[in-house]
Amino acid sequence: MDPHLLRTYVTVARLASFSEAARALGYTQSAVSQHIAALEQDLGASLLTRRPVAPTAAGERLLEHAGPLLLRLEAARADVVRMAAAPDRELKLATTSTALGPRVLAALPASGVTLRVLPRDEVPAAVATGTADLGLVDGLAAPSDPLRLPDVAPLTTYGVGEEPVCVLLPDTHPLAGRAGLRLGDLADARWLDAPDAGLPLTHLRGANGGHGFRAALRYEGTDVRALTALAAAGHGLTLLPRSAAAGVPHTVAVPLTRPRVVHRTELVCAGAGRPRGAAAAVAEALLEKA
Amino acid sequence: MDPHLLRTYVTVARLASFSEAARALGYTQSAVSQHIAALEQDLGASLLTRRPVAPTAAGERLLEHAGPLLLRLEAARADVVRMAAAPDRELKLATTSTALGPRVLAALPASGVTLRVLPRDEVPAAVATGTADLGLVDGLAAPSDPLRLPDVAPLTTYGVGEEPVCVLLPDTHPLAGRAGLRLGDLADARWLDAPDAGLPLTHLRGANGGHGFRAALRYEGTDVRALTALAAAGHGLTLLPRSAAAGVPHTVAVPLTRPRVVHRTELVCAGAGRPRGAAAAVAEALLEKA
DNA sequence: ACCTCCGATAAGCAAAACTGATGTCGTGCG
DNA sequence: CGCACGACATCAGTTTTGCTTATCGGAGGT
Repeated sequence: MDPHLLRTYVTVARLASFSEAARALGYTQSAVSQHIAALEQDLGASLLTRRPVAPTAAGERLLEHAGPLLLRLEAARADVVRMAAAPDRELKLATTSTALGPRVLAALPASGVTLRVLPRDEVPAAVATGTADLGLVDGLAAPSDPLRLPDVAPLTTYGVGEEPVCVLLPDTHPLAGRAGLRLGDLADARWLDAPDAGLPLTHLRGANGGHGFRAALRYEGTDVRALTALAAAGHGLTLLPRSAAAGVPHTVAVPLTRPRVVHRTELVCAGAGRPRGAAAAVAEALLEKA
Repeated sequence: MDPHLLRTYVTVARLASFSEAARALGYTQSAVSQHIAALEQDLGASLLTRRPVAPTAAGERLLEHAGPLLLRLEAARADVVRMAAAPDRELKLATTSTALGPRVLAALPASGVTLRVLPRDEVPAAVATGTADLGLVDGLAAPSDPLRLPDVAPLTTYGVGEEPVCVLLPDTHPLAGRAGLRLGDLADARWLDAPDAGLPLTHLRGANGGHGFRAALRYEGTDVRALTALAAAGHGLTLLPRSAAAGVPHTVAVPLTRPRVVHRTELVCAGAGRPRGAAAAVAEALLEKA
């Protein structure tokens, strides 16, 4: 189970072609064929159907393992290399779009920061692999409960703030006048599904026993402004932290009263303990306000 | 970062000797030396001090990654191989000692089961690597909240039951007459630390903000009877699910009223979806009672 | 039926990996 | 003080692995 073989396997599965995968990886088609054969022999199971090239049941299973595995491997390498390398002056910060609240913005230094907005589950991966020095993730949680993050590698998280959660309604909406809303009452409403920008709909559905919260419109992207515009135009409801939901034209932000959840933002650092170098100062600034 | 190199690295670190590691792995000392050199060159950092052989800071970091990494690798292999192999008749069940409550016992078939009691975090690993077909883990959680398990591999968990949590007190204890107890009132009491048998003390300390819950006596082992005997003899308090705490001679089991946590038991299955073969029937029996 | 595309297979070659022998350095003991 | 031994590093030689080029075989389209 050489990682190289694993890597070729996933690219073959992704591209559904031996020759394409060979081109993508800089191998010959022959090498790729041998890689797959070696894997199949090693595991004693057929992994791919040929013509058309598609993963078998066992192959599907292997795919589920391979991604995290390769990610962890890269994370391990990055983490050790980072220890040896000199602490950086520049800081790369990976964040989800809605985690970028006023508190975070206030804590950023005047210069020397590169900011990158990523989908929710790519932030931990970016920190782990060293693509970013620090990460910010947000999500829904019970008050003072930690967020549930995919553990791609040994990461440390610190809470940097909690905010009420609001439902963003167009101001013409029948419920716009309410002082507070229960989530259960909104299960059958039209919702926006914006896995990378807002708060993921799947969480809500899970909290509701797997029912309701059907997506009326799906937005793929990380731009909160696009999301609020869609909500304002009546394409569906969305959940946002209060700071992001307040003051959007033609909308009303109504706090969520039940269940008792908050929008929580967490700082993600690589490895154990506080970060070093330029990251340390920013982390410090974020945490002292918490 | 060949897994082979990683494997030799962890054994060298564990045995604190190149030659010993060579013997353990069936290599020559020369090969081991070259392995370590290759790793250090690849990562561009020194990983071990020689004479005495001990991990450097970077090496420590690598060790943290290497364990889970190799575990996941083994899990991936086991999982795929399991798909190909015929479903087993015999069932191997891994469990924590306190997860083995009356409900679980009632669901077990009359024959064909091998039961193995393991420390808490080794159960998911056993299921992932195929050492066990099914696992049972327990722990403290908010009512109807899932347990937080180390994700060694894609595992599926199902809740199989929740019970009140009790403090086990010797019947001579001043608080023995109480109808209920708050955890906060017990922070400064003498506690038993039994990470593998009872419910881990570290969880309690975490819930209490990192303070209190100092261990008076530490018990290493998985035998609940030993634990209750220690508690009865006044060596310290311990937390147990009600069914395990009830009826222990010379003790009183007082329910925990604050915080509102329950003892939750979960079934751990490998991969996605329900298990197959002999495991399916047992899983079915456990889940229908839930 | 033929051509074409794609994956499997065979042979050859270069690089990697392991072994055995030897070198070097620290340590403990005479 | 020096000598011998234990432990890791290094070197040279051989085996093994892994990749490439070349060729084969079958499925699908024309």
